[in-house]
Amino acid sequence: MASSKDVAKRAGVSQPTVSRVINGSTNVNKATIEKVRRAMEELNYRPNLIARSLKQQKTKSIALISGALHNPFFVDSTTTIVNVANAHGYRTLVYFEEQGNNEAVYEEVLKQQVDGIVLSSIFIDDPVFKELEHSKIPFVMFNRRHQAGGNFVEIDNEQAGALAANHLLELGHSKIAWIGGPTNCSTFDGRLLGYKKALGELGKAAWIKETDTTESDVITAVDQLLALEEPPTAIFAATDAMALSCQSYLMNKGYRIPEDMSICGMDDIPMSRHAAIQLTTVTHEELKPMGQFAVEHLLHLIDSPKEVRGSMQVTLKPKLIARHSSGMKN
Amino acid sequence: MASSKDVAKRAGVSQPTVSRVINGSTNVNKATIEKVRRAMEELNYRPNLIARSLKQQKTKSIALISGALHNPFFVDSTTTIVNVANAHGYRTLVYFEEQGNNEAVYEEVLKQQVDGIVLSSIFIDDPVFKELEHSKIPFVMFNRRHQAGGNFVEIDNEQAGALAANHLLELGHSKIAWIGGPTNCSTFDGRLLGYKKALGELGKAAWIKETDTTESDVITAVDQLLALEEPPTAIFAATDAMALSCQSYLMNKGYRIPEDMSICGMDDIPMSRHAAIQLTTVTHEELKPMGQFAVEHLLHLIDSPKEVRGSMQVTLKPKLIARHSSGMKN
DNA sequence: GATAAAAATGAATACGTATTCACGGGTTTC
DNA sequence: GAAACCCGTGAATACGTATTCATTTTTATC
Repeated sequence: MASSKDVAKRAGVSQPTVSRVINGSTNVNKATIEKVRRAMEELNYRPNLIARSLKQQKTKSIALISGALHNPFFVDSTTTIVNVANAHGYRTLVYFEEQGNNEAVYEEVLKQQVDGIVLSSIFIDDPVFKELEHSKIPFVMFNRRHQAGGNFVEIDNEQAGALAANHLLELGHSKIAWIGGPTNCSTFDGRLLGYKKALGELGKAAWIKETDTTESDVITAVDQLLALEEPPTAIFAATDAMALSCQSYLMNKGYRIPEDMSICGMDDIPMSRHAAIQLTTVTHEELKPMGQFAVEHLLHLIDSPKEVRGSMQVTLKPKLIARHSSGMKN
Repeated sequence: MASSKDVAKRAGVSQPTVSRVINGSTNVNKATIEKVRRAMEELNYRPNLIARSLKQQKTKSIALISGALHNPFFVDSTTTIVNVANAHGYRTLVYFEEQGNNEAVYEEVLKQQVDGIVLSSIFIDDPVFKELEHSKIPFVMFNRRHQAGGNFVEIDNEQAGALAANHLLELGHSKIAWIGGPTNCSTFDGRLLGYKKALGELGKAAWIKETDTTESDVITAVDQLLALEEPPTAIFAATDAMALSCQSYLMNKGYRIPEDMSICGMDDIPMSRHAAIQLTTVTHEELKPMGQFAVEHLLHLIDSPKEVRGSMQVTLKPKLIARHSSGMKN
């Protein structure tokens, strides 16, 4: 691969002059620019971003540590974040949460010298928070938050959980199950809390199922619920992805949705709108996607001098979208 | 951030020695290793991968240029590729195809000094093929292929199209529509060709709808089909994503699937198995995911000396999965 | 037309690492 | 006991770029 030195030689100038042409420095003669441009084309020259990053001590790249894509929620956020970052001249290194091996992921990211980090996969008491703060790399959390605060954008999960539970209560259900993920995630913790508060005395421990969010684990939970003496007549699944697993499994077993079981999810993933799915769900008011909030603030942090970096703590208001998967108790 | 020089100073050794410890060189005294390790921990040292990449002239990273994730097919392949690469010590820079702006994406990727490229978004006569060959960076295509060959893994699209068409024919349909994407992609081109061959005289131009694969465009196509004097009784959508759009739109209009319209997709995305969806589809025989083929061969290419780099041209055999969305013509 | 100011350029350097080479001290070999 | 060898280490260097500084050339000012 041709280097700027090769270009310089061919154009009959010095390497710094080539560098100036590349970066659009003003103080360079028009004729020289032309010579250099020609040489660059002839050699099919492309600037080496690795070398530039080393010299400038910044990589113009951010890391995204996302939840696994089998949850469509993270599909949309990943797309948004990559595209917004791109539009601002930043590239995105995409990493996926690895069950129980997140430590290695963070370690890897820190070696990459990224200019900032967006993460969706932090636990409420994750020790990585301190490490990240110590590293001085700006970072923004979205969807999930950490107990210590920091920069984050989330939905009001407690309110969301209450919204879902109240919706089902209003439909006449009194036996309402909660199926979610590990409660060391702020999302699941909040959604469960809101559910409990809304149900009050009606909430029973047996109807609360904490899973690892995989389809098989969700199915196991559903089976356990159906085997109860008092099986629930409605399910609040803490994500649409889990709600879809419930829905499919129940339908395969001959249950009708919502006649035999009402289902409410959360996230409003695109699939929930499909005519054959029609999933009742909770999402946030449409300002802009959470991922966009997060990456825009991150880029803002990166561009600000360290001393004046403001913080961002956004908690979006949830709203319920009632569709066909939830109905009156009969 | 602490550098290897800082570590060296603290440990009372030279920088090269630190480097040797990092990379597990054999010829270094045990006591020295210990000193260095301690210094690294005390300084919270992390090797700078940018500098390493510059020195070694390889980045241990690959680029993935993928179709947009709103098509679930690319969700699975992206996950697979990132994970496999990771397991082999390579990180993945994820880029998304940009309608009409792919040139810029390739340009960006080439500046990144990646060790290899996996791409799913090439056109059959894409001029970028030559550029990539000229750049000497190994690259592997999956899903779509280029007319010039190269390394690729694909499904036998022609056979797949025929499989779908024949399935619908066997169900008694004679008016079968094709809805797909631009035929300058080998996938759509092949699927259309197979469809045409299977239908023979029965295939009518009016039933063939080439879209840009977006939901709105697919819906427009469906509307046009329904408005025909002889509307089709079955649709072969060239991807499951498009098939889902058709299905949802038709159901919203009151059509019953498959009684009023049979639908067959292709890709067998996970959602197609949902009990409420039950999409008939075409996929390839289960050896391993296409993305895995691609990335494994790419890593193999990277590790091989340039002179002995073999080629890979895999065309997987398609199979039909009949589900509930296609039924007998009544 | 002399002097100051501005514009254009190159030499030297630094970013953090891995690698090559040289060197000293210890061990083996006959 | 000298030659041959291996082990452990440091000095010097290179990767490709951007930047600082000094220098030369051009333009502006009176």
